[in-house]
Amino acid sequence: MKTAENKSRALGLRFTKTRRKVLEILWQSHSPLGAYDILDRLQEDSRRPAPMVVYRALDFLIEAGLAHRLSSRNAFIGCSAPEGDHEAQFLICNHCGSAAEVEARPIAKAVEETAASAGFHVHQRVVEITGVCPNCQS
Amino acid sequence: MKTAENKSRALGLRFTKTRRKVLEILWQSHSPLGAYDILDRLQEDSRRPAPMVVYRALDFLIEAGLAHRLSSRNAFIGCSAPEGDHEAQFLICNHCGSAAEVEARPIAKAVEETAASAGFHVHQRVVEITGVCPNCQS
DNA sequence: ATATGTTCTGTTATATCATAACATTTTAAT
DNA sequence: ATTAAAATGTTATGATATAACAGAACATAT
Ligand SMILES: [Zn+2]
Ligand SMILES: [Zn+2]
Ligand SMILES: [Zn+2]
Ligand SMILES: [Zn+2]
Repeated sequence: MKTAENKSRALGLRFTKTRRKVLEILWQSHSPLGAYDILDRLQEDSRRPAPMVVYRALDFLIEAGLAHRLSSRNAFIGCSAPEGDHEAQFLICNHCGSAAEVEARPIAKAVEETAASAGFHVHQRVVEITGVCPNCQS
Repeated sequence: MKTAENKSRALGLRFTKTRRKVLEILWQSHSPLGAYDILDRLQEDSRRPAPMVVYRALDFLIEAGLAHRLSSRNAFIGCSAPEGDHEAQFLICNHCGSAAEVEARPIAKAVEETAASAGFHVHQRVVEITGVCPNCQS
């Protein structure tokens, strides 16, 4: 949470109450949450905010590298290693819904090299692997 | 298109008019299309079908390996190498909207190894790289 | 302290993407 | 002809995401 404040300040932005609360909700969840799930949990504190409120907070958190979007699920997850920059990939379990954030250098490297050899200038990388996690294989 | 008929038959399914038309639309487009874009183009032939029609056709085409979904765009694209099985990745240009399907063995390999070392049993892989394509860099 | 520009919030409305459910038709095999 | 599976048609609804604009909170510069 200290990291969050620092990263916000580094961007010249503020780590406000809503943003903090959304990040807490993401970090407390064991699996990715949809924007409207987050809304539901915000509601417990106050009157249910409009969707914009959550989407704006999420935009900020993602921008600051404090959360990630899982495109294949239309869901969001708190970053598990927010210190410093990183290029994360996700292992998403179809059975229990959990999503493990990994930082696999070989994947990142292969992606860079593939893009480079195609003359493609990379902005963002989406690497989401779905399947069954170790816990759910018994 | 011959490939499409064969793959359909191999699944014990039919390559019907709507499915064929949707695949034609995808293959004719130079960039990924949203489901409702496809609907718009179907309309030119007949009365505008309900969204279900397109989603059902897309489900079929994806199942048969004739088209792919781009999760990060909520869009769909015709497969550029539908013969045989393959594990594709995408280079999606933020400038012109084009999406190049590549089959990069090193990425596929790194993904397999990462999953294996995490004890994760893979079902699907989503690898979508966004940025600027060679054509748009001048 | 106050004027100023920027960031952030509140709110209403709307756009976009996707599926549920059920009745009907087509097809292929017996 | 009968039957079961596959495919379609249709209506309605659910789920996800953004536009647009007014106002409040905050920083900082005079
Ligand atoms: Zn992260
Ligand atoms: Zn699991
Ligand atoms: Zn393909
Ligand atoms: Zn381009």
